[in-house]
Amino acid sequence: MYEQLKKSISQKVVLSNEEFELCKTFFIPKKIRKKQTLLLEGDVCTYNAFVEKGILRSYSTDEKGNENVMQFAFDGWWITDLSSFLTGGNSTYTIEAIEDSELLLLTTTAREALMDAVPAFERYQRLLLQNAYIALQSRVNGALTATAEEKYLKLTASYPEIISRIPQHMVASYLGLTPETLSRVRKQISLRK
Amino acid sequence: MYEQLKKSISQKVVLSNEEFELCKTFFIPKKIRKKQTLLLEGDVCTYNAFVEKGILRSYSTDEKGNENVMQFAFDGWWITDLSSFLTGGNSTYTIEAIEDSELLLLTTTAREALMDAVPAFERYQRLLLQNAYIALQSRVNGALTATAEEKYLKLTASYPEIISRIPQHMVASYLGLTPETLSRVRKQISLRK
DNA sequence: AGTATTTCTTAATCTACCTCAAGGATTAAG
DNA sequence: CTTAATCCTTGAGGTAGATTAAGAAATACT
Repeated sequence: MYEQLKKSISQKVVLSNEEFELCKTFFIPKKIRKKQTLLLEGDVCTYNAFVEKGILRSYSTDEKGNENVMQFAFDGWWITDLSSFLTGGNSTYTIEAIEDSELLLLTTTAREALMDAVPAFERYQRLLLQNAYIALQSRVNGALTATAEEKYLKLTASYPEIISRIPQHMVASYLGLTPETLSRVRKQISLRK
Repeated sequence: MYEQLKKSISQKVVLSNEEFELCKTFFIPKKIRKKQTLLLEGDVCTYNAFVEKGILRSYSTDEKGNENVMQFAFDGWWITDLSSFLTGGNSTYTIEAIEDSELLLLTTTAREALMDAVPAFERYQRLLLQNAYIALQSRVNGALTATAEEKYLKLTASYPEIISRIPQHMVASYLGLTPETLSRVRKQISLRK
């Protein structure tokens, strides 16, 4: 149940077995079924969720009722509404399972306590945030300048699993495209091969 | 020379006068004239720059030679190529002064040393990164879903100084618009008033 | 297996924004 | 004060992607 977590932490920092065993005690395991929500827009996000197995997404909803996907989280990734989680304010995102998933939840207070107990964990979290920030910058750049096809090719080159595990209309939303446009883009690409 | 820095830190963490005096010793003051560059795309970014006075911008350049503005940094803000600064890899952004500016530079090693010497400084940096990440998420959302006019109005509502201190074509680039489109958008807005 | 739900595709039309082109306004420089 | 940069505006025409509408395909449900 904690394999992915161990793998993720080990990729960033060095942790002894004892320290990792200690880490485990701070998490709450939770299973969630496809289409169930972990967080509803407007609620306070009290968890930072690590995905052991499955896929989640976060999305916001605009005035016209369109869902705009902010993030996908595959096995081994974290997902939360960071603003709400850190400040205790209302969330702007809904977090929902795309597949039946197994999560490890870290509450605000457990996170503080864990960072105190295991300093390397704080460093691990800082490194994750740095990487997430750098990746977001690149996404901004793509969102502002790339064509529909460029965005799709760049995304699938980086995360090929997206094609098989995520409904196409959600990928379209993530890229800021309509489902129809993404369908046409894919057709164009396939015709050229 | 360190007023803005003191103000910025005090807004996030509590720091004694002695600690702040200690902090100051880690920075290298630098003046930079309008249009001069602090970092050239492709070089390694060895500084995290705090803007005491003036404005800088960071931008990347695409195949067609278009400059895409990633960030503006006003008085009291930080600017760097985070990826290059943290990993030592080549930078993807150029950093350039929009006005004659006064900077406080923190090298990679000075930053490490400062975080060791003054723990509150590490917390300050973490808080800045968290806020920057949250703001970037909102920018992604806007880039993907907002119209030209919505993007412009949202930006100027958040940072009114942008209108008077930054050339319009750079604002256009930041928003992912052509200068012509931004000019027309502004005209439309003014006609309605 | 059969119905309902969700997902994907295709086509016709429309529109926000881009491109290209040129002139005007402002600021900087000798 | 004069010329050169830089910056901003305006117009005509083009295009990528949105919208609307419909049906096909796949998946889930009982």
